[in-house]
Amino acid sequence: MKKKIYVHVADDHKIVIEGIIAVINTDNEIAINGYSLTGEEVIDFFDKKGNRVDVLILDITMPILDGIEVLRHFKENKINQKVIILSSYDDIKIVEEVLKLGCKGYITKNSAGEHIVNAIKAVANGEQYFSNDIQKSLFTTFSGQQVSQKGDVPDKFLIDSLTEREVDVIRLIVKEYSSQEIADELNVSTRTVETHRKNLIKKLKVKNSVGLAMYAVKNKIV
Amino acid sequence: MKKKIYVHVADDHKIVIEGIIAVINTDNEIAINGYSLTGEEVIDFFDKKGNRVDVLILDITMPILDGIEVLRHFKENKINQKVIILSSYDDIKIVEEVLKLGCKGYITKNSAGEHIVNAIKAVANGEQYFSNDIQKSLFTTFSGQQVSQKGDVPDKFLIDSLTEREVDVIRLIVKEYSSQEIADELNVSTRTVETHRKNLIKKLKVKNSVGLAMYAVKNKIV
DNA sequence: TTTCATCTACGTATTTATACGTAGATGTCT
DNA sequence: AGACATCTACGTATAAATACGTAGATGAAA
Repeated sequence: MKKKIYVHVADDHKIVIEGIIAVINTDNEIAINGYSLTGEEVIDFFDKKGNRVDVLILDITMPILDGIEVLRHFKENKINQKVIILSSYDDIKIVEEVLKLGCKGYITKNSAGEHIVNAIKAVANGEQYFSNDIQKSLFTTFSGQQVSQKGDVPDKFLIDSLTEREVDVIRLIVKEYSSQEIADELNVSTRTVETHRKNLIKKLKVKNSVGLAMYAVKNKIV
Repeated sequence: MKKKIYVHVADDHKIVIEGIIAVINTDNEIAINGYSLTGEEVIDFFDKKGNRVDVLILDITMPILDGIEVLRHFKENKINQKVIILSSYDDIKIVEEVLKLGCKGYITKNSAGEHIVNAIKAVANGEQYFSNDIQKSLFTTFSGQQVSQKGDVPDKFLIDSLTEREVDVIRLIVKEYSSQEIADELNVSTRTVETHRKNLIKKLKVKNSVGLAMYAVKNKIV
């Protein structure tokens, strides 16, 4: 008999975890090793306790530490663990980010259960796996404009590239402050705020302040 | 043997549906009648096709028509169907709203599977059922505790007051369109768009377009 | 020491957004 | 018939944001 594939599931919704476990149990090559409800628990499990499994199923949205931060922790601490992201988002920016952080698969919560099983087997086998919708997004991204991902591109993601001050500004933009109000709040001139705003729009590749706000909430800068 | 309790599940995430089905199947008093992936499918099932089940498990967040709109449709068309809301939100305003719309139970996705089973049985039996966290929220609200909103009148659900056209506009604002671009898209003049924008800002009590976008995403207008 | 990123600020010009307002056309409900 | 909401559009005016720039001060890093 084949060796079992061991899986750990991290999601803040118990129901989702139970669903995944139910789905996984339909396949007798795969077994559940444990689960976590927060990013903190995940790190505790893998880092402090030194556990490893064949595949970690990781949700993006979790309290305390989200999935991206978990991946970042893994990377920084050179914890070698195959990860499949299971997320509600099909935002290409998030996909790109987690890919750079070394995750091996990405499936959306819209996927049918069998896709999860397939994803687990593929990743456990050293391959990569992406949902159809994600593949489409990736395709349009990589075919449209070149995202140059050869060699060692400095793995600075957009969000990381923001300076402290820029984060200050974007936070206040989200709170519906005008440049004038932001200037008063930060004790700088409106010109400065406008410069920051301008640079933010360029950096984050959005069209206007609404785009900044949307980016900020999507990426939990707020 | 007791009569089976028939349940219909509506959620846009297949995994969640599979999870619920798996949980429900652990109890042999309850059976699945069918499931829906959008609010439209739900209405199709109950209204057009005239089906009824003992309990409908209904997610709030769904494309095309969300759970609240489904409840509203039920109420307006006098469709008598017991509903349990299954939601990620523990926002008390949403809870109050769905209660007014006649839903009989509310459980959060954090709940363990057994709670769903209990909720289904309670509601099928004519009772109400709420998750612990929801009960707490309701308690603090109704026990006179002011909800930290500096004594505001509990503003009706602003979102209801939006006209179709206003929703069109706010959706495009979220997509970072300018008034000009929105005008082109909707085939009206920029003046009209600006009027809608102005009215939206007033109606939703926000300060600017960023506020509109934030409101839209928070309240899932998008 | 030099280089570099960052924060800061200003110049000029144009485009958008916001704040007041009015008002006709249309359809719906009573 | 009348009341009403909605969608549409315009007038005038100011405030704010965006698009191009440049550039000094500062502190950290190479």
